[in-house]
Amino acid sequence: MAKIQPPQPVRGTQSMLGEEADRFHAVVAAFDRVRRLFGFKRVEVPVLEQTAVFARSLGETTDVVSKEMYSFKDRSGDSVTMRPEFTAGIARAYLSEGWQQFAPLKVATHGPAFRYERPQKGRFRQFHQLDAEILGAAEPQADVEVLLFADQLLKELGLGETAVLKLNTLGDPETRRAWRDALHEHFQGHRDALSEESRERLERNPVRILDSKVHGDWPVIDSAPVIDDFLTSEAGEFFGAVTAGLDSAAVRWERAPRLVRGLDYYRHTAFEFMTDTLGAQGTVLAGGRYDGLVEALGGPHTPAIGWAAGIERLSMMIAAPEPERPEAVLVPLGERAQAAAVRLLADLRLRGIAIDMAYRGNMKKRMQRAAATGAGFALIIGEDELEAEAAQVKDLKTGEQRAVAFALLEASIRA
RNA sequence: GCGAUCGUAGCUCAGCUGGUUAGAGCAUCGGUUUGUGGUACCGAGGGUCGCGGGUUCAAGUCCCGUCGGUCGCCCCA
Repeated sequence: MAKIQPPQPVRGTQSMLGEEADRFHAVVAAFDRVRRLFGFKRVEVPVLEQTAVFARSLGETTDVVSKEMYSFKDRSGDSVTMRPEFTAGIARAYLSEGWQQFAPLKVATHGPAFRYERPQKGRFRQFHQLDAEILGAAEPQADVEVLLFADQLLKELGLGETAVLKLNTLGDPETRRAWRDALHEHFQGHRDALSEESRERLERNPVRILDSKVHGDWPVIDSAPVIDDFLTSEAGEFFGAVTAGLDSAAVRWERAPRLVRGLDYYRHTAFEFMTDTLGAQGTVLAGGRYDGLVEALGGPHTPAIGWAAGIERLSMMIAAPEPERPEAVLVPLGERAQAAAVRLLADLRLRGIAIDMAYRGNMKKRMQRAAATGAGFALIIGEDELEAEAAQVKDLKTGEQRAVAFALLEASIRA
């Protein structure tokens, strides 16, 4: 009979156990803690959306939409997509779920997202993001709020030094248009010096040339016009208010004049927290103001700002968290003790004690297992202990052991 | 989508220029100690050498393909 092959995981997906899972959870727990401090409401949005939600909001020509989405027709023939990011789905919910009445609305969520990419360090096909958004707020205070949230989160994760905030402004539409035209003119003039990719970007989106990683492009990029010369007074004031907010909250930041966003609906503030510890994946948290997105989905003009962070990337950067361990492990010996142990376990767990049971092997094995969990105490119960209604409680660190009446176990573990 | 590199037990790896029954450590299970762990010793189980083809008297070892991991390009979280 042919033995069947055990299935392989889908490429770019992960299963986590032990330290990896602990790290992941530590990031999510910190996020949820800080989220509450900042008053961002917990929301849940679907993994599946109509394909149009992402196609319209991200732009049909972006890499994400044109070649990285997990899209398929469901059984009724509708084209649906597994979210490649959170913002579009939240914007959709803002429109379709009546969330507009709560504007300005501060929301946060986390979960899996999907992109069909070549996996590598810090890059997966199913990856997980933290996400924070403020919808319906045009004020620079919202930008500051969202940035302070990100900054405090990273500090609580112990990444205050390793992740650096790079900040830029893309100005308002008027600014952007003028700057874009100037860039086009500049790059057109140096066309021959540009790489092939950059020449392709020239007509479609000259702003993106600033992103180029081709070293040969850099001299031309360095001499390109800077946005500051094109900022309208409103846009300049807006950016000034954001940086002033950051400064008064003592958040360290660096101006990154070449930091841009490809999509047209981005306005004003754009930022990334960067690191050099993750190889090619330097961005650990990124976001910006997307005042044009809700309109692109057919809604009313709605200023908004938000960010997303990669949970896996943060997990890889933080110090290893303390592993979870039970407070005690029950070691029953013999059938009668086994039966009594189940009752004791249930009782202690109801009282909030984290306790496990070692039920396999001889006593030596059971003690080994108890010690291996990292528990503080082993509670030994055999025939003698049943008679006396008192367990032998062994402190696994000091090796000291004494009899403790069943009724007093909780107190002795807590002590 | 492109490039590089790797793929031997559950895990980490060793197997020299192709040559008899493929090894180690850790882990697992059992024992020395049938009621006491974190040490030591003894023993056991566990491998289609990723998969498929080819070269050869002979392939884990060479060649081709394929799948997967890793790293980079691209893109991004």
